[in-house]
Amino acid sequence: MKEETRSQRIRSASAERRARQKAELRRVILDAATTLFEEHGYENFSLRQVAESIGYSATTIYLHFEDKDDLLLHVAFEGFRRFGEVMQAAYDGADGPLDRLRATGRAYLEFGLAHPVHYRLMFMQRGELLDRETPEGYESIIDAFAILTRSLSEGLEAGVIRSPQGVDVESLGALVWSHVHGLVALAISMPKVGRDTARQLIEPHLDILLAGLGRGAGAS
Amino acid sequence: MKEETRSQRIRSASAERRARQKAELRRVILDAATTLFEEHGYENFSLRQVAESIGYSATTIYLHFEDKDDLLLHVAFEGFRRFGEVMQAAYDGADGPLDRLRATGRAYLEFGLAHPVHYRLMFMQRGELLDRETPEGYESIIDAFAILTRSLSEGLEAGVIRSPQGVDVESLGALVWSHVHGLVALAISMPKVGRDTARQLIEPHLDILLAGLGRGAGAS
DNA sequence: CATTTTACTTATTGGTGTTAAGTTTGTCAA
DNA sequence: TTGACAAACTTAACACCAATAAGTAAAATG
Repeated sequence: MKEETRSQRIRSASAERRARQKAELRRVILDAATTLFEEHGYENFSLRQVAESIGYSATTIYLHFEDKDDLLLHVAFEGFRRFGEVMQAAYDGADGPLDRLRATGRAYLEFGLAHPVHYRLMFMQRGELLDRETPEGYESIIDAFAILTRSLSEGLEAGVIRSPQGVDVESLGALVWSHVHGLVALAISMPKVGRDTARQLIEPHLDILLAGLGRGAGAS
Repeated sequence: MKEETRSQRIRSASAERRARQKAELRRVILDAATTLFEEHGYENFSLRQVAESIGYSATTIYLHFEDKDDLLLHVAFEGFRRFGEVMQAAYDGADGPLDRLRATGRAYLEFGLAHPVHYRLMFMQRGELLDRETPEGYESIIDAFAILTRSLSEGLEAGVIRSPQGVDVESLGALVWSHVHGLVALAISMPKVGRDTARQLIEPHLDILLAGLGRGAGAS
């Protein structure tokens, strides 16, 4: 009995340890991938490099991730997690819906400018990756988007912003999102626009957006 | 003398023919590349495929283009040319600065939705390609952008739009550009947004933009 | 102690861009 | 007309890449 119990304990502890080690290696791979991805960018990112940097053969990665896209998806999740934190901080640091929209807008731009490689992966390069499965990683995306829609809902409720006719809150979120996304996307993609121009334009940009939302759009 | 002249004529005609044939092959390569690029997208586009599709070996391409990026650059130029035509048509089909901005905005969206692969290459994927050299292909880009700034200048002159403080016409162009670019970019990159949402949002989007420009932006 | 499972590696396949080294074909002067 | 030369094009090769299959050594299990 006693022996039986002990061996059982050992067995389960051993299984636990192996699971932990497996999860650890997965983390090591993901961290190395994230670093190398940011360093070399999407185009020059390879599984072989990741494997070499952590002292494993390339095929080992396939024991922890389905394929390259799956690994990239989780690199993107890492980005979404950080992104969510930044947005939440911006939200918390401001008062009232309008200021919150403004603050999150600024934070959004700065995140994009500070992490262009990640930003591209998350929002520009492989959007279809996000349709793969729906694991726990999606929470961060939903959270980040929820911060935006929360500000909008608060603004609608308080009456300080008005949605154009026939546009629900979710679409309104997409509208606001697209506004600042355009600026970020151009800044990190088109050298002619660039970071300085984006920083110069963000305030007028937000002015226009908030003014447009404030008055409601009846034209046309 | 007569023989001398004839041989000279033959010689120059021959050289001309060779130059023409060379240019023709270059065109054939470029057309095949453009087609295959649109079919397979950036990621699955290869020189070997292009070569195979026109019955040449892959290395022949290097006799007419510096490298893959150079070929892609000229594929992008093809896109810019078409894009410029579409924009010009939209401009010509409308009267007055405001309607022209609106018309070009709509046309811009529809171009992006109709040619997402090209749009990505031109405005999202490899903007640094445009910094390579400055051949004749740039005219189309400049032209397309000029259509936008022309409408803006006309609007400023007529007093129907006002630029935010400290924003010159060129930056104002970038601002307007970024507005509609954001919508297009999200539509073709993020499945959650999608074409339908973009088409639904474009009018409110333009309303907000034009309303914001119309009143001037004094708020901070 | 034997068997099976786990973690990992090596080998291989079929693809990529790019360069170097041929080969054929047309041009041109003697 | 012929021999040198250049242009157009191909084959071979290199160094990568993602991905799969087959193999190996150690650990876990009964």
